[in-house]
Order: sequence, then structure tokens, then C-alpha cells
Amino acid sequence: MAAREKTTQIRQHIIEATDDLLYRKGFNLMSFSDIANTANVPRGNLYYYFKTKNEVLDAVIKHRLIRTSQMLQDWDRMLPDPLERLKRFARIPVNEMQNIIQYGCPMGSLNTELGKVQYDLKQLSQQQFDVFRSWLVRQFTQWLPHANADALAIHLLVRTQGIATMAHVYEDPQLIEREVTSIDHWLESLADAS
Amino acid sequence: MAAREKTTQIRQHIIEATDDLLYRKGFNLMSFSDIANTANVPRGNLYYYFKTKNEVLDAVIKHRLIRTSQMLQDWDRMLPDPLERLKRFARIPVNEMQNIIQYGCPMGSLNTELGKVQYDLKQLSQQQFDVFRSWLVRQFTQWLPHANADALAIHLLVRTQGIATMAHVYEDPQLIEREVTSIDHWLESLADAS
DNA sequence: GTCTATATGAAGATAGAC
DNA sequence: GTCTATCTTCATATAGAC
Repeated sequence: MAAREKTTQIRQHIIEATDDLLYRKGFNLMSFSDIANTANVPRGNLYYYFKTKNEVLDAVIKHRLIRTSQMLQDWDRMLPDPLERLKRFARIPVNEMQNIIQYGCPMGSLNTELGKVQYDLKQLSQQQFDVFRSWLVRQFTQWLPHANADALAIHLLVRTQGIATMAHVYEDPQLIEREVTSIDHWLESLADAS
Repeated sequence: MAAREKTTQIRQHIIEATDDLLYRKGFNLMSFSDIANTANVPRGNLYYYFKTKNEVLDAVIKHRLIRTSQMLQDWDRMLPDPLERLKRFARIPVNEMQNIIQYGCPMGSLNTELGKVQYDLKQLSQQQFDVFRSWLVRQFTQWLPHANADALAIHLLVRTQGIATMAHVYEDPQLIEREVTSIDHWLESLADAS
């Protein structure tokens, strides 16, 4: 294997290990040493791949953007009906139940943390939401051409973020089940109304 | 003024200054020096009033609990109708618009931050939610005796938390207006259904 | 490319002079 | 009660030997 290729591979390995660490610890409590330990890379060596902690964050978010886009493309392929796709989105908190209860939403918690003081970094975390938002808008537009697709997309994001926050507060799986079911009913009521 | 009394007064002043600082910076990025500067107390002196940073947090949360309880008591006195009280609650994001957009919800963002690693401190922040939750349950019980008051209370908390998170992500005042109006409609639909 | 040693600064916290 | 000096720890980051 070429040396260049190996560097890229290790870099990728660090990014994936940090992705999880970032979620579990948050950005400010995640130290450079933590990253090195988690990725099994000698601490000093890490600086060869990333010069600053912000640079790691940047790489992790870009990685998340790609992963999310791929997931949504898969859904587009697997699910022909926009309503089914939207329901699939709403079920994320159910599928990620244990993580949500322990750590909240990976996107929401990061944005909330960075948004207070690190305004420059917050803009990065906002991009994560943009991917979902524009995908949701496309689904609503396709499904209900005369509705305000962006308002509906934001409403879905509001409710899923609220679920993540409150499920984390009370560590309550049933809260997630109940609220996701309620979203399903809301989506079906939109179908009936049109 | 007695010395004892003065101590209490300065302590209270520190707590109130820290309350705001905690909201704007978050717990982990708020240093002991920050607290001292914001409260205009010499840094070394601060340790006379609070031995650790966690102790300050504890005092600030207790202070918030009292303030919230008083506010809810005021609402109980001012607004005779439970529905009006619930609408008043739902309007908090509108009244606190500028703060929410810049810093998110003071309760939600604190819980999200502490919940990841500082599990012991998270329990403190959970208490803030308990005050609202039990008050909301009382309002729903009084208004709709045969409904699942706790599920309705949680639903309201979910939606207000979601609003705060997403309004902070996109720094969007209109999002708040729209979503709060939507909550109002939901509350009115509950009245019609019963 | 890999790793060690270390510079530098800021944090939380304490001791003790006044 | 008030304030200064300082201890310790841990963070980011760099220089440079191998």
C-alpha cells in the first residue's frame, strides 16, 4: 500500500473514532488526548494528521454530512412513497433510543453546545441540519405540492429535536414511542386534509 | 447591617450574576474567574462564598427553582383559566425570543451539556423541568379531568424544547412565532375534542 | 512518518498574610 | 471577612530526535 494511501486511511480511522467520542463527551470536554486514546494513535502523532482540535471537528462534521446524505439517498431508493420516507425519518429517535436517552441528539446537542460561545464552529454544526431540512422539503413538496413544505419540514425537525431533548432529560423510552406515534398521526392527518 | 446579613447578600448577588453567565457560556466554559469578574468579586474571595464550582451551580439551580415556582404562582393568581395558563406557558419562547435565538433554552441547554458526562450534576438540572412538568400536569388535570395529563404535559415540553433548539440552530424568530401559534391551535383542538 | 520531550497557558483549588 | 500568592493538574500545541 502506498504511504499516501495509508495516511488517508489512518485519518479516516481517527475521524470515525472521534465522531462517536464527540457525541458521547461533547466538544469542550473531548480533549486531544481523548481523541488519541480512542483512535489508538500516539498523542503527539495525532498532530501530524490534524493541527488543531477545530480541524478534527471540521473533518468529523464533513464525514457526518456524507454519511447522512448517503442514508437519505438509500431511503429515496428503498422507499418510493414520500409519506413512508417521512415516517422513516420520524422513527430515527425510536431506532436510536438508547443513544438518545444517554446523550441526546448528536446534531442538536453539538449545536446547542457550540452555539453559545463558539459561534464560528456553530456554523459547521448547522450544516448537519441543512441536509435533513432540504431533504424533508423535497419530500413534502413531492407529496403535498400546495403546502408550505419548509414550514412542515421545520415542524418535523422541531418535534424530533424536542423528543431527543426531553427523552434525554427524563431518560424515558416510552416518551419516545408516544411522541413518535403522535408524529405519525399528524402526518396521516395531513394526507386526509389534502 | 449585620455581617452575617451582608454575606448572604453578596452570596445572593453572586448567584444572580452567575445565573446569567451560566446561560450565556454554559457550565464547562464558565470559569471561576468568569464568575468572579461578572459578579465583581475578587477571584480569591469567591472561594469564601463557594468552595467549588459545583457548589455555585447547585446554588444557581436552587435559585432558579424558586424563581420559577414564584412565576407559576403568579400565573395561577393572574389567570383563572387553565387553558389561559397553558397558553401563557407556550408563549415563553416568544417573550424570550432574543435569548432563545442566541443561547437556546436555559434549562434544556444546561441539561444537554451536563447529561453527557457529568451525570451527578444532570440530576440537578432535571429538577428545573420537574417544576414545570408538575405544574403543567395540574393545569391539564384541572382542565381535562379525563385526559392523560402527564402525556399532554410532556408533549408541551417536547414542543417548546424543540422550538428552542431549532430557533437557536437557525436563529429564526419567525420559526418561534409559527410554532407557538401551532401549539395554540393544538390546545384549542383539545378543548373542542372534549 | 513516528514518537518523545517539553513549552506554555489556564483551569480549579488552597494556604495563609492582612 | 478580604485578598494575594501559589500549588497542582491538565489542556493545547510545538520542536525536534529518531
